[in-house]
Amino acid sequence: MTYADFMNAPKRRDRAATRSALLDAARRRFAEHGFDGTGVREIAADAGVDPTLIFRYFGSKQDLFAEASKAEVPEGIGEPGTGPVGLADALVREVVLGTRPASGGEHPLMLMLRSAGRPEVRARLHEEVCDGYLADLARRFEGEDAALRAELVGALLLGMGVMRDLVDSPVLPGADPDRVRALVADMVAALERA
Amino acid sequence: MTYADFMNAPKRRDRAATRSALLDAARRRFAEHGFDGTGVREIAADAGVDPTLIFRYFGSKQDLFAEASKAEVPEGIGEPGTGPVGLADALVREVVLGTRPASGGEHPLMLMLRSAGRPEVRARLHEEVCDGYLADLARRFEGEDAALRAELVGALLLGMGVMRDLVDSPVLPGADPDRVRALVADMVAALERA
DNA sequence: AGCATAAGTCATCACTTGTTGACATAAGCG
DNA sequence: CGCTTATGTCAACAAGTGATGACTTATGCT
Repeated sequence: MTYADFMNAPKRRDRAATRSALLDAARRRFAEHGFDGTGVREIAADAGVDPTLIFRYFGSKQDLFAEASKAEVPEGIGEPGTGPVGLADALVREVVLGTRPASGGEHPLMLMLRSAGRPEVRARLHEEVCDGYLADLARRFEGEDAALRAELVGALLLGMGVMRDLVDSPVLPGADPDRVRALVADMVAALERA
Repeated sequence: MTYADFMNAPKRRDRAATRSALLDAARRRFAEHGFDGTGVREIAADAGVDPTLIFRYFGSKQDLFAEASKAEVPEGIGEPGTGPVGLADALVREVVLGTRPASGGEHPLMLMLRSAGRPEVRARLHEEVCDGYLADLARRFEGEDAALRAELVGALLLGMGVMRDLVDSPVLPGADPDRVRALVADMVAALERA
């Protein structure tokens, strides 16, 4: 079989493989250019398949986005025993410093932030952040305004992600991870004392 | 003149007025739906003028966005004498707690965040945040990693804006502004000691 | 009043978008 | 093999996009 034969040879038909190729390509494209900046034809081209398969396998571009931006939620990150400092540290490692090759190197939350112009995306963002992360954080604070203090910790973490992925500030990627964690711990600890 | 006459009467032609009507409508639309979610026809309809005037007065939709999201930079906010805590407090009041009727109630930075899918927008975001706010903050920190600590303060502030405008968390708007400022001050102060 | 120019209007283009349905072909089983 | 079904291909549509250029009409000056 010549090289030309190899190139022109029809690809093997494999539902699962094409589906996940599509999903991977979508994650990368959506993460980099956002929902509106990404066309179905581009996603399909990246995946090396026909654009119409998106609709066969996912229903619509929106449904594809929904599945691509679904977080495989770690569920119960940071031991329940630890205080807010411990949880914040775990989240820093996961959301901010963590690198995830699947989604083009970004956490699903950050992926959604690039498409925050769309109401449905903001709705999902609200749900995951408020009902998930913030509620978990608030539980570790004691006293009057636990919710407010949890909000500030959440803001700090989210803001770090925004700095890295949207503002593209070189500081965080260039910093010593342990130093970053230590400083964040100090800030959260200050909140615990307040 | 009857009511019908009044309604059908041609509007007065006033370049400055239509231009600023267009600009206001654009700010509101862009702030709420982002760049891609907003059409020139919608902006024009809100302003009550013809869509093509956008191109006559601004050149293109992008140029309109650029002008609509331009921050009337306060330049030298927070006395140069004050430390990071003072500057952070001033920024909290301006960016996070401040309400600006012109842009649909949001700071230009937040307006840009809803269009963060677009590279040019991220470029402007990068410029304004890094060269403006972060540089200013870093100057008030002493010691080794002033840039990193400035980054964390910036992240906290930006994150608060994201929480309010993108995640739509009810906590910050519902909280006592003075309490919020006090907690933020504590967090920044912790950074100063570190 | 009459005229020059600025301001606003209209029809329309060129293009992209998500999406659909009819068609072709490979895979797998009897 | 021969048939069925799952998988992939193709052409095209309907709607919406930003943008342009020719046209009309109000405005303000002389």
